[in-house]
Amino acid sequence: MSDRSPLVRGMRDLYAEELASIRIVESVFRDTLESYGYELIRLPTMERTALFSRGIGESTDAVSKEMFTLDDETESLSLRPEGTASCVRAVIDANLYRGNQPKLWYVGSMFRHERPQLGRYREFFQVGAEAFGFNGPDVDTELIRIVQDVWERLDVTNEITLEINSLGNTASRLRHRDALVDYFEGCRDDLDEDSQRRLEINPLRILDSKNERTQEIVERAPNMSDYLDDESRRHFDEFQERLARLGIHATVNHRLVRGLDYYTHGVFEWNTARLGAQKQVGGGGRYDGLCELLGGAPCPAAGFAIGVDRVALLRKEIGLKTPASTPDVYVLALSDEEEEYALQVASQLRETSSFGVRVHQGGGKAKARMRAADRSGASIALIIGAQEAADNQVSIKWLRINREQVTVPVTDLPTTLLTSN
RNA sequence: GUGGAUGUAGCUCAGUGGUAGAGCCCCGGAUUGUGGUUCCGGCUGUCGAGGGUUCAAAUCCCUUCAUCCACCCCA
Repeated sequence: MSDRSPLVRGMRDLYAEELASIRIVESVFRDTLESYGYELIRLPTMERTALFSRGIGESTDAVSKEMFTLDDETESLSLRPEGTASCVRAVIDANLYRGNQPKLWYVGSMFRHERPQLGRYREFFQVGAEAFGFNGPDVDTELIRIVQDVWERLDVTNEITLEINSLGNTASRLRHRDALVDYFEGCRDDLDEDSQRRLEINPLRILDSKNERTQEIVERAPNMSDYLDDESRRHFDEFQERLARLGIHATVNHRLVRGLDYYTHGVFEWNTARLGAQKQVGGGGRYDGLCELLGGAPCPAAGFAIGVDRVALLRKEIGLKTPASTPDVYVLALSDEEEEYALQVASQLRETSSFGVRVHQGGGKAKARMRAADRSGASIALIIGAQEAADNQVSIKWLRINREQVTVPVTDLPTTLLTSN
C-alpha cells in the first residue's frame, strides 16, 4: 500500500447511485430556483482568509478551527467554508446591487476541517441562494417557500421540519446580549466549560448547548423575544403571518441561534430526525449588516444554504432509489465480422435520435456479448449478426419488457425505437 | 478537536496462536446467432499499513491510517 496514494481524509469519490442522488438534488434546486427567477453565480473556491474571518466571524468554529488555510507569498488564503461571504463579496465587487435587487444562487464544494462522519465531510456540497436589496419579510418567506417546493419535489417533505426564530436588529440583539451576559455571569460556575468560554466570545451560542445542566440554566435565561424592539417585532410577526398564509408549518424556537455571526432578524433551520447527529439539512436567514461589514454600501439581504449530501442521504435513508445513469441502447455485433457495420448503425442512431448509445467492445462469444448488454443497464439491445449485416437490417431486443424481438431495416430504427417504450 | 467501535476476496461477513473460508458477484460449460432462471465446474486475497513478541500471528502487543457512532460543530 505504501506506493499507493489513498484518498485524503474527509474527501470522496462520487459515482454511480451516490452521485446520481446528489445530482437529482442539485437539479431540482436548479430548476426550482430558476423558476423563481434566481440567477446562477459561480464563485471561487478560495478567498482571502480575512473575508471569512470578518464576514462569518472570528469567534465562530467554522472560521477559528475548521478552515483549510494556506499561506501564499503575501497573504493568507482559505478554502471557503460556506458561500455567503463570497457571494456578498462578488456583489460588492461588481456593484451588482446598485439600482438593482439581485437574486442569486450557487452550488459547489465547501470545505471544513472537521472529523468526518456519515453526512459530514471535509469537502461537501451546498446549494445556496441570496437575495439583495429587500427589507421586508416577503423575500425571507419566498426563500423558505422555494426550499419547501424542493422538498415537495424530492418527496422528503414529511421528513423535514422547519424551525424559525428572530435575532432582531442590531440594537435589539445587543440589548439581549447584555441581558444574557448578566444572567449567565450570575451562575457562571454552573455552566459547562465550553459555555464559560462562550460567555466571553459569543454568549448567544450558550443557548443551544446540549449540556444538561446548562440547558436547565438556559431554560430561565432572558428570551430574545422580550428584547425585540418594535421594528424587529413587526418584522418577525409579518414573517410568521406570511408563512402561515402559505400553509408552511414552522416552529418558533427561541433558542435557535445560527452558528455564523452575520444573521439578524428572521433565521431558520431545516432538520431531519433520520441522520443522527447530522440532522441539520439546511439553514439561513437575514443578514442586513453584512454588505456594509464587508466594505460595501449598506444593503439588506437574506439567504439560505442547503447541505446537498445530507438531503441525498436522507432520500436514501427513506428508501428513495436513484438509479445511476445507463445507456438507452446497447449495440452488439454477434461476431467480429459485423463490428464495422455495428459501429455505423450506432453512429447513425446517435445522429438521428437522442438516445445514449453504447457499442459492445471487447469481443467474446454471443452469450458474453448479450450478458454485457444486460449488465450495461440498457433497455434495448440492437443485435447484428451476419444476416442483418448482409440485409442492412438490425434486430431489436427489448431487455426490460416482455416484447417480441423484431428485425427492421436500419432506416426504420429511430421510429421503431421511439414508439417502443 | 475528545471518547468509543470497526477494518479479512469486487460486495456482505465467518474465522481468537497451527495449511485463509462461505454466500453473492465474476469467468467457463450445459445452450458453437441471444442476457436475466436452473445445473455443473473454475478464478478471486500484500487478512488496512508499519513494527514487535513467538518455532509459528488475520488472531497477542505497540504505532499509524481510514471508516462508523457519540460529543463537538454545522450543511
